[in-house]
Formats: sequence, C-alpha cells, structure tokens
Amino acid sequence: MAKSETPRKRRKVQGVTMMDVAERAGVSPSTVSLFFRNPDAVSAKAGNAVRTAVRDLNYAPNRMAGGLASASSPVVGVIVPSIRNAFFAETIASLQRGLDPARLQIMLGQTEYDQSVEDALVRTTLSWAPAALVVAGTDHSAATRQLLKASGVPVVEIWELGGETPLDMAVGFDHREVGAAAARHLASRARRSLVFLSGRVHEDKRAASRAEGFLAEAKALGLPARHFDHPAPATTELGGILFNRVLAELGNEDAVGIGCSNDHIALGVLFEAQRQARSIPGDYAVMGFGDLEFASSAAPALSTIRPFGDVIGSETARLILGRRAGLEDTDRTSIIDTGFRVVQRQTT
Amino acid sequence: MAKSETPRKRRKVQGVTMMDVAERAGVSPSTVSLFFRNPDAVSAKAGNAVRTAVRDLNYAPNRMAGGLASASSPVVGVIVPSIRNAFFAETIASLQRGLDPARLQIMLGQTEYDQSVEDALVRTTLSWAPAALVVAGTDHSAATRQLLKASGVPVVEIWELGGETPLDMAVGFDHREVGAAAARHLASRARRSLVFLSGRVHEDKRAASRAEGFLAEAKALGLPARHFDHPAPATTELGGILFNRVLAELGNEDAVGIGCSNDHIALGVLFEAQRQARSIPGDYAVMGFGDLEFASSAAPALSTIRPFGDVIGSETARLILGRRAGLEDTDRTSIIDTGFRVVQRQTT
DNA sequence: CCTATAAATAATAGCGCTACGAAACTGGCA
DNA sequence: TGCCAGTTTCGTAGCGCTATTATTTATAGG
Repeated sequence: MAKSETPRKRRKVQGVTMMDVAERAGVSPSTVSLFFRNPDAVSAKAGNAVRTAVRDLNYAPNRMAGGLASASSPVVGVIVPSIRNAFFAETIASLQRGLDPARLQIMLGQTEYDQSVEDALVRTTLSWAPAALVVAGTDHSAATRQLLKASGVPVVEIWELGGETPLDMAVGFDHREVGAAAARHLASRARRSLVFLSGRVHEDKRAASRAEGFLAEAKALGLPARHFDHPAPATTELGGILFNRVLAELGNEDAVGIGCSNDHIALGVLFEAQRQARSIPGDYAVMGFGDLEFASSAAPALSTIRPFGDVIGSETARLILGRRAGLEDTDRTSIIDTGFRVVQRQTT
Repeated sequence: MAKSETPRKRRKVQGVTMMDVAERAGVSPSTVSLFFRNPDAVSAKAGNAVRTAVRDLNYAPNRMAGGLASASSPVVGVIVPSIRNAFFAETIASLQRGLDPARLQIMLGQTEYDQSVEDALVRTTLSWAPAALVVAGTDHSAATRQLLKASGVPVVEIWELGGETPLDMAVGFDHREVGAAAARHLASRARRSLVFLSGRVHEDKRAASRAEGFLAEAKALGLPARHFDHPAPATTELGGILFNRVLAELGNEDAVGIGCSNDHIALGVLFEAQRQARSIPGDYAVMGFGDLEFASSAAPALSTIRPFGDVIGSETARLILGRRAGLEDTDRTSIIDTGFRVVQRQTT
C-alpha cells in the first residue's frame, strides 16, 4: 500500500487573499497592498487590473492581518455609560458620520456607570491598537488614566469639561455652568425659591455637577434651594415622583422654580402637574436639560438647556482625523468647549 | 572608525508581548498562550507564574495577532439604521450585556436607512472575521445576502419577522401583526373610523409593515381607514403636524381611532390634542407603538404596543453564544418570535 | 526499578498583510 | 547610444499570536 502523501501544514482559512488578487491582476502582492493604501502610487494600468481583480473575486482585505502588520487598526473605541442615553446616542451617531470618510469603525463599550467596567473596557479596547479612544467624562480611575496615558493612543474625553484635567483631548462643556445657568434663568423669571430634581447623581457625575452648579448659583443669588434626588435612573416616571415630593414639601409656596437634571424628568413634572392641576409656569416654572426632541412640541413647550451633542460628535471626529493626519494641534485647540444654550419656551 | 552595527530590521511596536510575559514567568510563550485560552490546561504553578507576570508587566494581548492566527475575532458586528432610535439602542445595550461573559465586543455600524451604506458596512465588518453579524431587518440587497451567506459568519437578523426568509438566524416579531393588533384594539374601543400616522415609511420598512397591517385589518373589520405619512422622521413634532392634518380632514367625525407608528408620534398627538382642546380618548383614541419610557407616565397615560427590545438583544446574544459553543440549534429554534403585547392605558 | 500512559510544556510553522529596501523600468538629454 | 534621476514594481522579513506536533515530566502498575 502506497504511503499517502500527507500535506504537512496549511490552514487555508480565508476565501480570497491578497495573493489571489495579485495573481489574477498579474502583479505582485506588494502592488496590490500599495494600491489599497495609496492608489496614486500605482500606475493606472496596474490600478485598473487590481480593481478588476478585486471586483471579480469579491475580495475583502483581512483587517486583522493589516492591523497586525501595521500596528494600528481602523477602529475607534468608544466607551460611554449607556447607549440608551439619548445624549450619547446622538453623539455617537454624529461621531460615526464624521469618522466615515476615513473608514474608521466604532467599537462600542458600555460601562453602565461602573468604573471597574470602564477599566476592563479600556484595557480590552486598547488591545485592538485603536486609532483613537473616545471616553465619556473626565473622571476615571487612576489605573485607567495611567493605562490610557501609557498607551500612546489618542484619547478624546467627551461630554464634560471643567473637572479633572483632560488626559489628552477633550470636547464638551461645563455641567456646573449648565446648572448655574438654569438657576439664573429661573431667578430671572421671578422665582422665589428653587428646587433641583435628579436621578442617581451618585452614579451620573455629570448630573451631579449640574445639581451642584444649580445649588451654588441659587445660594449666590440668595434664593432658597433644595435638591431632590432619587437612586433610580432619571426617567419621566421619576419626574412625576419627584414632583410629588416637591408638592408634599413645598405645597403652599408659589413661584417655585424647578430645575431638572434632564428633559425626561421635566416631562414627568409636566405630566404630573397636569394631573394635579398645578399651573405651569404660574406656580411652578420648569426647566429641563437636553432639548430632547419632544421639548419643543410639549404642551406647554418645555424651556430647557440645549447641549450640542451632535457637535461634540463631529468635533471629536475632527480631532481624531486631525491627529491622524499628523496635524500638530496645540494643546489649546484640542480642548473644545461646545457650550450650551438656554432655550426659553413656555414652562418658564 | 568602527563600522556601526546596523540592526537589520525590527519594528518593535508593542510594549509588552506574550514573549516578555513568558520570559518573566519562566515558561514558554506557548504556555502563556495556552493559559489564556484554557487556564485549566496549565499547571497551577505555571498558571500563577503567568498571572503574576501579566500583572507585573501590565500585559494586554494583541487581539489582532490572535485574531489573525486563529482566523476569528472576538467582535460581533452590529448594523442598524440608527443608534438614535431608542428601539435599537435598547436592543444593543441588552445584546452587549449578553455578550459580555464571552468577552465579545460590539462593532457598530449605522446605515441611516440607506441600503448601499448597509452593503458597504457588511463588507467592511466581514473583513474583521467577526464571531457573528447582527443586522436589523430582513430586507437586504441581493449582493448583501449573497455576501453574508458566502461568508460563513453566523448572522442574526433582528427586529423583523414575517418578511423575507431569514438568511440564518432571526429574532424579532411581525410588524404587520402589530399594526393589525392596533387596529383591532381600536375597533374594540368602539371607534367608527381609523387613521394611521407615520413618518418616512418609504425608508422605515418596519413602520411601513405596521401601517400595512393596520390598514388591512381595518378593511377586514369593515372600518374606514386612512393613512397619513410624512417624509420626515417619526418625531413628536411630526405627531402634532399629522394630528392637525387629521383634524383638517376628519374634523367633524368623532370616535376616531388613531394608530401611530411609534410613541413619539403618539406623544405629539397628545400634546397637540391638548392644545386644540380635543378630547382623548373621547373623540380620538390614540395608540402608540414602543411603550417607550414616557408612555406610562403621560397624561393621559398612553396606550401602546410593547415590543420586547431587550429580549431581542438577550436572545440574539444567546443564539450567538449557542452557535459558538457548537450547539446545533435546529433551524426551527433559531428563529425566535419575541412577540409583542398590547398595553391599554388611558388614551384608548 | 522500569516501562506504559497521561499530563504538562515547548518548539515550529504559519495566519494575511505591511514596511522597507532593492530591482526594474521609464524617459529625457548629453 | 548611454547614463542618470525619477517612477513603478517587487522580494523579503517580519507583526504577535495560535494550532499542531514533538518533547519532557509526572503518575501508575507490575
């Protein structure tokens, strides 16, 4: 019996490789690779041959091989507390749009407001040698800060300014200022006392900052102010619950100004006020945060503070692409304050 | 002058490699690799040595190298129309949670309801040799279907059932049925005529299916029904606009049943009705879809149809992990109907 | 005490691509 | 025609890891 020839090794694993394309196009693999990275560096003839071969074979490059060889990958890690949060969702959508022309893809991680999860997520994401890392907030564990700094990967901290010094780049605004602006606005609407309603400030540091700014400004204005927080997430339902607590505790005051940590809570206040037949903005002026889609159509239309979540996304993309292109942004220009705007409508 | 020794090649590029860990732990690189993939296959002594070395050196494995060598990567591609859509956001959040224990990360893509974008996204995502691909809907271009099938990557189509035959696995529900259920519910509330309000059905195929189901069922029930659509996205503001169109065209009818393609539109109807002093549910019964967070707290509380977006996410994760574990799901069990529930509140 | 068998570890050969330098072409112009 | 500079193409050597096979070490049995 003839000993059968055993093919020693070879785990053919990918359908069509760059080598196949090269062979079909009648050029070397190097040329194919070059064509992908810089089409202009290749003659028109070779370029067309490659293009045709790619189409014929339906070739898609193996990003992992490319990433390994070049020690960089076309992914941008994005780590946010929760994607269900409309703010982050908007920013991510706009970030992605900005990243698109550079063919960078988003790798998503959610911390669920847990810093140890953030730690793990940063570590894993870093192991993809991402082109950049985008994280929400500037409040990170020492380990994470260290890891981030040591990695050499461009880091953009978003949605928060004014707290810790940014590690690298930052795009956002100061939430204490937002709170203060809300308090000032309510004061300007002849409110004699203020309250701030929020959900789980123990986890949501940015909501906590807004509360802090609100209360500090109230004090500076000489207005009595109270803070009602609840460990549950900041939802419409919670808005109703908190408003009832306000009624229970300040039921016989009028000209109360209510600042809400976001529009969901404000919406809950609106609904509950309607149920309880309280007058808005007569007895209770209500101010939201976020300028979510429903704010302008609510009845009465909700006064709120508009952050620019989409701008945060697009500016973040701009910074990342700029850094990639080797544009030497000075430190000054890579911290971008996107600001916010007080939008007065009918509830104040 | 002594000729300087030129180190030929060597692009040292990663801080700490597996080789460094091996050296420090006093074992071979193979053992380190083995330890990561299957800790039990390594002796306690070697395991501890590796663990310590990893900690000391703050080592993070290079996923691209691993992925290249093993021809598979720990990422799950997720392609949805828009992450700003609360439905998809919820599903993605829950999917991520389900994927977490397997250390699978999500790579996100948004089509913005553009099929050619979907095509491109599928192609790029595939080039990461993902552990699985999750796409919204079952309506894909022929090229995409072909690509997906040929790739051999597990595919889960989510949020839609009842249209095209799924390519591989599917988790969702039938949107025509949702529309029909809404029509039936309104009929059961003594409505004499029905309308359906929606935004951009030309793009959102699932909303189109709901509309279709609604109108077909109305016909079957012998009720007159009209469809008001608008090319703009389905927002609260649009709800108000559409409701005004309804008033203009059926202003003197009473007992009208309004089905909305989602809760945002329904909310807009509620607000506009309040402004126009129309009685809900007296003259106009309103039915939403989504059971979004605000639905139960609205005034009046919004009747709606609740999909189970979180279940879609967790079931999708379950299918992916099952497939990975090599559990041979029959075709039957890998199409999961998560159903929906009619939630009656005060607006009907 | 020595062999048979299992368990643990190590050596080897790529995975598919990119970076780099070398080779092979151009096309002037002396 | 020959030679040089510039352009285009190609060959080589890895990137850091995994899969597989080979080797060593521990365990047991006669």
